[in-house]
Amino acid sequence: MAEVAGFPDWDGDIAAARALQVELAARVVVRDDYRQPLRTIAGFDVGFEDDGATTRAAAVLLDADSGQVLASEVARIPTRMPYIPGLLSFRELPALLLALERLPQAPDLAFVDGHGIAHPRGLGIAAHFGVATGLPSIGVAKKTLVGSGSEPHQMRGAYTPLRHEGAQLGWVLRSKVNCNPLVVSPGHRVSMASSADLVMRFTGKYRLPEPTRLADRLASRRDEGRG
DNA sequence: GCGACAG
DNA sequence: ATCTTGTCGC
Repeated sequence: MAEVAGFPDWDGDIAAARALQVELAARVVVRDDYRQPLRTIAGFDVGFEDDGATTRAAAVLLDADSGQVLASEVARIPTRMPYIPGLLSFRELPALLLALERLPQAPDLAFVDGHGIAHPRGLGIAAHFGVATGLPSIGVAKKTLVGSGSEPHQMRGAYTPLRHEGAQLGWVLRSKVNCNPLVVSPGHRVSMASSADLVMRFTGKYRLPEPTRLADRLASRRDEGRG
């Protein structure tokens, strides 16, 4: 199987892709192992152009203390595989890795749009990103993929555990009042307990935490007016 | 067999 | 994800 940038080319073999996920998931570290205090953080997200023919990834590096944007990068590459629930990372990660490379420096912690370990085989895009880069990461998703949790209290910052098959995979977090909760899960080198706290620590007046919110704007098609 | 299914 | 303006509600 040929590959590009360390990634296997998509050959339609779903079973093989799932088997690879199981292997990679075994390398995920779910415990706090990142620089403290954090100096820099970064948000990552992906969008599509040309009716999906082009994948556009955005990376935004921020100062962890001031929240100031230190750098922003956008990377475009030809889309190589369709969206298949559960196999999202194989479709979006190549572009994200390119955007990361273009940042002047790697962040101490990465916030990735999508799930961390809250995935059927424990390897959502944030976890895959973490294992692939070795960087600490957290998954911030807008919807659930697997598992369920009770409705968190209406207060901002309230959260309830996301459970699946008897285990906790993440948190259902009310990042903002009157908004649907986010689904947060550890990606790599971040503990279950810290994942929700870290997301709230970098969430301001909007539903999404700043790193992901800014990356979302750059990756989204609506941003084509600026650069 | 049927429904669900990150982005 | 993406196609898309105004509009109802807190």
